[in-house]
Amino acid sequence: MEGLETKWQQLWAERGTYAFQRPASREQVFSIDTPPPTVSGSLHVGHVFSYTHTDLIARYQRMRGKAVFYPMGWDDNGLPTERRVQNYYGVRCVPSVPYDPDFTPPEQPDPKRQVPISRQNFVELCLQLTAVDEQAFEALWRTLGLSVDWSYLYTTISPHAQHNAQQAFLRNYARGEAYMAEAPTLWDVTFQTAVAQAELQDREYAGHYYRVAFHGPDAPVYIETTRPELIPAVCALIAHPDDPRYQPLFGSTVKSPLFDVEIPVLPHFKAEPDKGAGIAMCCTFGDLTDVQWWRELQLPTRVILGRDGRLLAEAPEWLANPAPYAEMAGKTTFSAREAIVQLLRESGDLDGEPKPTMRMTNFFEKGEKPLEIISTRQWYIRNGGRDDELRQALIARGEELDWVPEYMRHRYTAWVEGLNGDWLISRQRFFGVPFPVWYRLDAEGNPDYAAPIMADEASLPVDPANQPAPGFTEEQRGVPGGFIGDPDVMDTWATSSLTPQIACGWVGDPELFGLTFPMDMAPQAHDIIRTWLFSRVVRAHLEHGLLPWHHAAVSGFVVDPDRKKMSKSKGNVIVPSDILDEFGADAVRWRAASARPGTDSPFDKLQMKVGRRLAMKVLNAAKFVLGMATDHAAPITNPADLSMLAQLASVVSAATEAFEAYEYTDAIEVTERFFWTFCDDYLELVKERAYGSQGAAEAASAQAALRLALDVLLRLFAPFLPFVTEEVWSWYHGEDSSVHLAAWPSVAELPNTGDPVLLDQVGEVLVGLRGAKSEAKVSMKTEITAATVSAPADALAGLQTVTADLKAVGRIVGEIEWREADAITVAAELQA
RNA sequence: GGGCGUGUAGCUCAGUUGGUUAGAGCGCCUCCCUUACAAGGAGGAGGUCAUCGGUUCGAGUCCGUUCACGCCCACCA
Repeated sequence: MEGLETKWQQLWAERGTYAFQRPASREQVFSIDTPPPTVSGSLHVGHVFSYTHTDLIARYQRMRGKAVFYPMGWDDNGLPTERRVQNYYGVRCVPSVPYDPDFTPPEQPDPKRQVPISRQNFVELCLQLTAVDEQAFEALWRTLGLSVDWSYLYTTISPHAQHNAQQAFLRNYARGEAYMAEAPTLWDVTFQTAVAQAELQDREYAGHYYRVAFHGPDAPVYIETTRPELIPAVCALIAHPDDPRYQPLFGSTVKSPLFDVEIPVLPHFKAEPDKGAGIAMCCTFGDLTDVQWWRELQLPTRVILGRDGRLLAEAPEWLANPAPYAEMAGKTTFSAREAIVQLLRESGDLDGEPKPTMRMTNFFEKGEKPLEIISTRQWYIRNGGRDDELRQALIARGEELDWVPEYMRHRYTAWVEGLNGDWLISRQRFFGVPFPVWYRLDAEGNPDYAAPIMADEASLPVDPANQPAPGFTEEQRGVPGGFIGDPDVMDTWATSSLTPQIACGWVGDPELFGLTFPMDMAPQAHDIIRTWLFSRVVRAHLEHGLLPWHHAAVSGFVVDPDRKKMSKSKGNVIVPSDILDEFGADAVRWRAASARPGTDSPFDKLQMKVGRRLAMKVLNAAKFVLGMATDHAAPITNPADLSMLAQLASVVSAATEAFEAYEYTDAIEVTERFFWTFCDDYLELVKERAYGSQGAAEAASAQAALRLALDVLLRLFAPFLPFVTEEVWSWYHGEDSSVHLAAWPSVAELPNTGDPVLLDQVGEVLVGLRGAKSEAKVSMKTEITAATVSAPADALAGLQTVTADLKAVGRIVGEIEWREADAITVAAELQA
């Protein structure tokens, strides 16, 4: 088995075995929207499993005669790549730094002192590093035997992908589906970028409740807050309209502690009487409820937090008493909190001691500090989050889609129903697709955001940082009366939401697009339904009025033996190349195939061994079958042969039915079960006859049946064990033949006159014969001097037709005595 | 708090529309170098089908309850 991966991946590449040949019509194509892995990360066993699942379907469809469009993509665009480049080279992007064509990164990257470099230098390093990563990824996929057509490889940062992303964006804008807005936005202070709802993660975060007095006309009003540093930003106190404790205060004002700002006390149903003090301080902005209050109660905007997560250096003008602010100015929220708590203590406005609490807070999934809410100008795409008609239309798309497994549909619906805003696609980062947008500068040099200049579709892809706006020259950049380019890039999802369009040639290849879009199948893991799956539905719905594919196939995760998610920090990650080296690709694929769609699967290295044994068994069984000179046209007449082939026919039906339902697990299960019985019982039973012990005609029947069964089995196994089946196939088919291009087996190839039950009954007799020897602890070669087989009348008749085979396999030297009974049992006397 | 899923042998999992004695592989025990295969083969032990209740002649399977676990979402003063 050694070396099969190397040999065949090379031959397949040379022969173009998996090349997509464009057929005449869409019906002849099966197209797959392969998930483009993030190349800045590393591939783990979960990837290996889920990509294998896709490949199983691809190979099955190819054998069914479909032209399979199975491209690979690399997601090399966006923040993960930036982070990796920063760490790998010890650099950071500072857009104001000029381009240095001769820049070389430091030899020893110092994470504490990252070298500031220009945006262009930074992007070049990103491209350089991703190219290296992508080679390693491709090598792994080839070793695993993915039947990808590598000539259709795409990357999400390529000019082609940028063209798609910009073109789709321009069209969204033209139809009013993309828009720019200044609005409170979830903001990561570490990366200094806006973050979308889909990228949020809840995490526990330690904090304290502080009970703080606001000064009412008669008595203090106590609120409880976990974020006292935001007191300068308070614009209202809010209680529930039905709360009798606060009803008398509605409409009046209180003064904030330390700063003496007049704060209105207002009612709103969203306030919860049993939470904290029952009255909340609303500031701009502490959390998403604040945003809702601010919007619905039309409160003033009082911003004190900068984009870097620090309090603004200048004291805000609305503070009646600005003096205490000096203690907080310019500090991080954490330090500002310490400072103000000290001040509140001194002024007597802190009631009692802070109470420790663990609270759930929104984090950027890749970030380490809690998200802030900061008002910024951003680009959005409508996704139904603020528009019920669109929301209903997208929910209907989810209903229209075929889900494997079916219940994953609910996750989609729940996510769309829970959206609370449009899709924020702009990021204040560098390595991504730029917005094809410029802004005019007025006479004072202020940008006119109300009337952006959009690029012409014919000019795509463009980079407004390097190319002037239409109708302007580069000299007019940044000068009054001139223009500036939009500084932001699109989030990765804004590009990867278009993978069907990018892969299928929406831009530049209308013929391919017509043949492959909408695609047949979208494979992905279940964690990504809310992000990638949903965003592709949004884009295809808006652009084409269609679903981007017909089937969504959802894989589970590979989890560690304790059913915990594998993660680097736990040190329980299995390196895919290690298990591929140790057990071989076929064995790993076999294990992957036994993980059902949508179901998490615990990783157990021992199970790979079983897959390896199966692959080895295929080789050995084939060696035996092909070792005999076979007359292919010989009539198959022996009842045992016909019984075996009748069983195989039902295996073919079952496996086909399973694959049609994307249930590859059932297909391998039924095939494998048959194969082991085939080897252990049938093959042993007919061995001597096949060698000629019962004459030429009987031998020919066995040999023809063996050859036919092998040929069908190889094709049934081919999607699962592509290397070993191809190896065996090559032993007796022509040089140019590939099992992977052979026709999927059909029942019509097999004789239908056999009694499938006979072989099972033979199996029971064999167990009896072997059991007798096993119990006596003697070799299977030991002769049986006298045997009695008891069986029901109908079984007896069948068994008697294979008496010669039974005698041969059991080494029965005398005659078999047949007796009628309720069940099949065997009694045997062994040679002393 | 809402939703989805899962609970069958020590482990990983099958179990069709309810129908004799609940299956497979791994692991374990015993044995066997047998001419396709010792990186193999044969045989064996091992289960109150999470709980309680209901429907039925009959329930692992259908209905309800409870418990446990996992995931998604919401909340987060």
